[in-house]
Amino acid sequence: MDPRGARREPTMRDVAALAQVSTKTVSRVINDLPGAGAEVVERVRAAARTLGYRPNLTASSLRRSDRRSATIGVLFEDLSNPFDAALLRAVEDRARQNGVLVLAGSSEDDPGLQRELLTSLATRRVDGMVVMAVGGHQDALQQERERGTPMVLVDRPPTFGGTDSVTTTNRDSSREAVLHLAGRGHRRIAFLGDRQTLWTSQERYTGYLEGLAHTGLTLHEELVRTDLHGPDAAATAAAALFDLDEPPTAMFTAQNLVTVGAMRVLRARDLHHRVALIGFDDFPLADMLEPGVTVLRQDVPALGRRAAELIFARIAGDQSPPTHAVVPATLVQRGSGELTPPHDRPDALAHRAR
Amino acid sequence: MDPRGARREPTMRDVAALAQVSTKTVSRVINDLPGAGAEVVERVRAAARTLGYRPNLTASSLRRSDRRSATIGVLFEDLSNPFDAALLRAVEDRARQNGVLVLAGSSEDDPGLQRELLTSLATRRVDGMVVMAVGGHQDALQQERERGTPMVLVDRPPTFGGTDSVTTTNRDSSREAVLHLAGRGHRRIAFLGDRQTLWTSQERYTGYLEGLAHTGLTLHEELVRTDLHGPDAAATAAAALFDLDEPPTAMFTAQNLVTVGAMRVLRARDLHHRVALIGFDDFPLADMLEPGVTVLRQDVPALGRRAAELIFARIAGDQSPPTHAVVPATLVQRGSGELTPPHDRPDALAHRAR
DNA sequence: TCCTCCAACGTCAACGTTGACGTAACCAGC
DNA sequence: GCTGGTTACGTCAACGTTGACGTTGGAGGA
Repeated sequence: MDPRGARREPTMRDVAALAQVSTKTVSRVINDLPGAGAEVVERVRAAARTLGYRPNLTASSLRRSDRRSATIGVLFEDLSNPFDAALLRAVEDRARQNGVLVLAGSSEDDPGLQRELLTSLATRRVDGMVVMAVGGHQDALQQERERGTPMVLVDRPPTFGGTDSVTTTNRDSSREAVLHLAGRGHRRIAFLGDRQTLWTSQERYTGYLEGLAHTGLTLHEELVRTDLHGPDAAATAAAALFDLDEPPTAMFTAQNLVTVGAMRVLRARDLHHRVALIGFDDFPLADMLEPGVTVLRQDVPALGRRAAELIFARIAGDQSPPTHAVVPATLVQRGSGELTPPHDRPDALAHRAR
Repeated sequence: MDPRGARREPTMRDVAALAQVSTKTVSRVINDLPGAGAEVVERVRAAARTLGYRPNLTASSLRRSDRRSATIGVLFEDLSNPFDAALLRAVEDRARQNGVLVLAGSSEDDPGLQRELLTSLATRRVDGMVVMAVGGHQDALQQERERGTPMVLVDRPPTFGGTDSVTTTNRDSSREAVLHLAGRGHRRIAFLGDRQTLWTSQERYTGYLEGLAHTGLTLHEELVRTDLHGPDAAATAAAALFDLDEPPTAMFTAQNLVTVGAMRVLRARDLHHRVALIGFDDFPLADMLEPGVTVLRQDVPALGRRAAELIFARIAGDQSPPTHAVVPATLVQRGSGELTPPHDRPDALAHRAR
């Protein structure tokens, strides 16, 4: 296509030469600054057009006083996870309104990778970062923050001070889910959660406990399974639950992939119309399953928008004390969470006969 | 947190001063170039560590001869679409192996937005771009390409020459789907497709036609609905199909959101166990629906990996003729595509009685 | 008329880094 | 001793752009 190899991008100097002005004047025209006559402006614009000149933001941000790269970093756990993807999109939309582009990376919940990506972003002098912190290891984040990099944590709050965050009502919503199940008569409500190092997992578990406590239910430790990362671990754990002498009549699955794993087991054992299920995080087509899956739906666009707004405020120089925004999740009833326990149903006798 | 406001990032000069060497020597140490004695290397490393020095890639790439920013641009239609998200993740993984970060953007299938994002990327001097071209309008892409920017198109091939692409077996797989349905006895097979300006839509439609032709089926134009963007449009179109005097007994939905819209209608009319369905694009939980949804599954990780490999080869200077890689899709049978038409089933009489 | 002021330019240096090139010291070999 | 080569540095300028600060010419006022 281009036999001469990489063509040199035209620079201000080229434009200046063609328009017969100084580079400074070109700079003024390109940046719409005053100090250039109408005729010169036209001449420079024409020259830029014919040369196909496009400013070099890299050089510009190096020289400018504000040092802005018009780029922010987004560091999530896994960009292919629908939750992360939706969040990224929300941040991106808000960023675009500010003429800012997004450098995106997946930390895979790996502290080493997170640190590496963090320095990669820093090296590119991003104006700020929106980060989903890796569970338990926020040292690298704190160091970055202490260097003065504007930062907002999403989904999980900082374990250190002085940094904004946007999270969901993890605890309250989890409690609500348990109350919802208890209200349908369930006494044996299982908890299946992701890694305990994750703040969200801890919060959701605490909410579960609060829910039990509020309704006077006793905690059966054999009904609690944590540190389930991914659908397979969740499926194994769920299967074990139903091998118990007294299996649960309801489940609260505290993360979307965990919900998926649990559902597979329910289906495999034909329990999906008998055992109640509420999952944290909505997922596509949850309404089209049978029964529809009752979930706590996070307002992902709101989370992303809020995070973006916070980071841009900080970038703009906002020095106010750190904000910890909390976005409410909603209980979406679709059927699975409204199933009643066996003793309320015709087939209850068989179950109690044990 | 930092009352002094934005702290100045330490530069090579700071490190040089502390280590009592020249900046050039610092540069050598930082870049692991020869020409620095063991003792000096240690001194510089120590100075860099105590100052928390991190090189400024922006300045470096400005000055370097190769001009690499170690950043590529990824321009997809909608980063929150699971397909796009999975693709981004695959590209990102490959990029990370090369120490390259990804600037990501959503074009929303809008030519204006695509052009805008394209210049945004160019302005940041990315080393290359992986682009899902907006339907029908590739002028901006071609111009960018002609400037010499390395570029790979994914999902949709270029309408202009000299540019690599990675696509799926859209046509062949679509034909396969139709043959699969026809093989189950279906004669009235509907086609529901996305915007006709999209190359993938056209290809899938052509595959549909080929499938009909191969089995001697006649094309019923009232069974073809195109330009369905999003689930709602698809649902409306699907509903109209079932209001026909002779509704289809099978549907081929040529895009994932279209499949979702069609499924909603099937469910609403309780037809999901009667009307066969094959969708292009797999989606999460397709196996957990009843019946499971038969789909043509694209090998998204392979698509992304291939695209990344191509772009990095070009960036590295590969001058060979353009490659048009085609990654095969697989027919995944889950039930919905294996349903037989009414006259093969007990309830056929009622249907034929019309 | 002269001075002031402002608009419309230009000049210069610097942002942080590295390529090109210079130089001093040292060693091997004759 | 001198040459030639190598190693370990340093100096200088430049990448593309913009902030700080000149310079020029003409309009306007006293």
